[in-house]
Amino acid sequence: MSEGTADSAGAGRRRQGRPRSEGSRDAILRAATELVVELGYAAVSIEKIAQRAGVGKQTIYRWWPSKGDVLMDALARKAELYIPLPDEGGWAAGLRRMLDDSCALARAPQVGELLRALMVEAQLDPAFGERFRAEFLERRRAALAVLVERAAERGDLPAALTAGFAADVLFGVFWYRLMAVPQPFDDRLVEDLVTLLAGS
Amino acid sequence: MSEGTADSAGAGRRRQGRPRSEGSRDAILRAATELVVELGYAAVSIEKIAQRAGVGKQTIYRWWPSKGDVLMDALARKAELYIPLPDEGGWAAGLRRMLDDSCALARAPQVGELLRALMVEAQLDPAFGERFRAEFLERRRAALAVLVERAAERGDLPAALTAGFAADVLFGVFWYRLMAVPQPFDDRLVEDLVTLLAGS
Amino acid sequence: MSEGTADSAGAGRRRQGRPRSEGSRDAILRAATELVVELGYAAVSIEKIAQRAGVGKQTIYRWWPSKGDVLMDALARKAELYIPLPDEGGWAAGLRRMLDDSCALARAPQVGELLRALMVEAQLDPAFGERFRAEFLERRRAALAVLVERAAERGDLPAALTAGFAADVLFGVFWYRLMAVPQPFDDRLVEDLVTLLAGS
Amino acid sequence: MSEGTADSAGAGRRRQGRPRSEGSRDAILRAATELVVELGYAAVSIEKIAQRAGVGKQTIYRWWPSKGDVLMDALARKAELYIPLPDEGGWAAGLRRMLDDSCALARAPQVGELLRALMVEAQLDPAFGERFRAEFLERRRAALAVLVERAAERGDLPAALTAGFAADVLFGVFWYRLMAVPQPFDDRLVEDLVTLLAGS
DNA sequence: ACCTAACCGAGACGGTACGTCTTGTCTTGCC
DNA sequence: GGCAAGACAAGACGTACCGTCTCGGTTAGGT
Repeated sequence: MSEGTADSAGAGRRRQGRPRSEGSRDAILRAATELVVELGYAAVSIEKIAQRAGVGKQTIYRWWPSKGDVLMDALARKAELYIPLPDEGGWAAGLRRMLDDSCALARAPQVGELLRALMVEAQLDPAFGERFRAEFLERRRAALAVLVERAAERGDLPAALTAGFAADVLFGVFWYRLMAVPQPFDDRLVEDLVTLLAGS
Repeated sequence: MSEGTADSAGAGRRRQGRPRSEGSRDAILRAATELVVELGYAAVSIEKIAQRAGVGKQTIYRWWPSKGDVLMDALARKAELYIPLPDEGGWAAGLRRMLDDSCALARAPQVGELLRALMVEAQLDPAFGERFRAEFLERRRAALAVLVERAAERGDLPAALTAGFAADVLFGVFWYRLMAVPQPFDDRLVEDLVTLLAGS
Repeated sequence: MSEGTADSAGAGRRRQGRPRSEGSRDAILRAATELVVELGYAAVSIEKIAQRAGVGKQTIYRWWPSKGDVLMDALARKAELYIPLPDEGGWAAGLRRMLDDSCALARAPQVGELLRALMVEAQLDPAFGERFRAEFLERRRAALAVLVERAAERGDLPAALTAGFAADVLFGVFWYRLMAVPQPFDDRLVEDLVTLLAGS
Repeated sequence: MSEGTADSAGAGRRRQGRPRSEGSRDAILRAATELVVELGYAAVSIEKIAQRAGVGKQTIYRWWPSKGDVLMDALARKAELYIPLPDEGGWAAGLRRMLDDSCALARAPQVGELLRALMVEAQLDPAFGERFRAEFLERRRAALAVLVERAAERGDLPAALTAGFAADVLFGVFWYRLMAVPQPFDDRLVEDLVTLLAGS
């Protein structure tokens, strides 16, 4: 996620001068995560992140274009965001697998707070919103689309269920639970959604 | 919405002193709405609202506990938030009616921006979040619950559809479209949701 | 002092309507004095005076043109500002009498604070400064001038001592002690000044 | 004056970070002086100083503890506050020299306004009052005390004139003229005071 | 016994300034 | 050239007062 910030030199000229400090990078991501969880996103400022990380503000501005991007990197550290897509044998099974993974993510210790912060920042900063959509939201929609496609090839899919609409329902419920009506991401929710989207 | 902020006197003794200026109230709500639409919520400050409304800052702080509450009142002015529940004759028809109303709301000129701002503020300010849930989100969930109950009495409802889960799906898709994947609230969406929740 | 505020009808038409409340007037002057002494002049506001006096702000604005004028009235209540000029028999004796009176004034419980406040306000508000000069400072200069004149007629006066310069010295020392180098107004000071201005 | 505010590092370790901007410092002192003269002290606010100087408010609050301290530094820029004490040969001559210097100071273009503002602020803010006394008033009293001491050694002094009382008279008249009865600081005043304090 | 006028308390109004906080940029010396 | 430190211009925060205004209610003299 966010390769752009790392500027990984590639085949071009060798970079000169002191190399980037990985220690500072880790301290920044850890501090950002802690602050979001402890104080809530509203109270997180670049200034406080720098202070807690024992880092100059410039070091943050040098490597991340915005506060949201710091958090997106922090999330990548906390949770494996790669979405595996093993063929589970059927639409219902694959769907359940994906839902279980998503719920596990949302239940992980600090991840829920980070996700809410990211969605908020996406509303406040349209440029970051674009990056968040492309690097997080759309990847998950694409993964679901693969499952839908496989199911369609097998004839396994309930009629009239497009990949886009399935994603709207699945992720809509996910984010709504996260932001609007704080309720647990439990097995009951998974079963209800599987029943709804995969037929009785 | 938010009666508490205005004329809490009610049946008690007559209020003393100069009465509240309705002109200022209107100017504040109009200015807040315009600024959210023009500049985005991140750039809206109490200071700018006061300046554009031609009002002292204290007049805002006197009547609303936070920026979010100003917007909630502004939304109440823009859109009739009362949710009518005529008996349309069946679960599918009632559901379609409610979806049409919600989509019309989201499509209204400045309302989408206001709703996104309110949800953002609910994340940033937990105290406001409580008020937003109680005065907006839960009212809509309750309205849907009435529909579900009527349908259940008629035996009109697909098995295993609780009121809570139906609300999660319906409003989840609604907010996800609003915040995550800006797509139009068109008839296709309504039909897909009716099909999903009311059976084939 | 400040007859203008009382507007004592004079020969004109009889005043109609509810008469001025002497109770409010007293409460305002008392509150103003207390606040100056307790909190210092910097912390005295019309708002606080009104609140402590249990009076509407308008009642203050109706009768006094500025905060300074309230204090000038309050001073008139605390201390008899009329300057008696009995003929004491000689320049030195008259001078000593006037100095004793002035020192007694400055030592009176709350008067020193009030005087400092008045001089400050005279600097901050030029219009009040004019009134303060005319109604307080110049009256005392005029009183001293009478003494000087009497002494001159008797040939009692040290050469080259004009009334104006004598006033500059006498009142200059008085105010300098009050504002610049807080030292007691004791007999030593009186004797030093008499010696200086009346010869050995 | 007020070294403490600026470069307290002295012989210690080198200071880190971006160094203080001398340009901003100068702009602030100039703006403060202009505003006092143009609008009067009552209308001078930190906000207006910052705006006219083209400076952030924080830059003022970082380096000066109060508005009065800004003005004290501004005065130090306008007028050489060092008090030279050449031995002029006698008490009368030294006294006249000091009086001439003081009158020249009071007559300098913007200095009178600054001095009045400083004395006002000393009354309004006791903490600043202490600083003003120590760094301005007492220095001048001490300088006069040196003159008195020299004269006493020579037997040049009129009997019964202590340094303290001489200062009360000299500076008392000075400040009284400045604040109470706006009259010019002319040669007549100097001669009168020399005659009074140095005998016929 | 009304009527009219002026006063009174309360408190909302449009403003301005307070002193603090954060933003994103900049400028040092050290590494 | 990265980095910690920290100053910089800008501007919002929520509070306190300013002087004005607008209510309901009170208290007199004039009729």
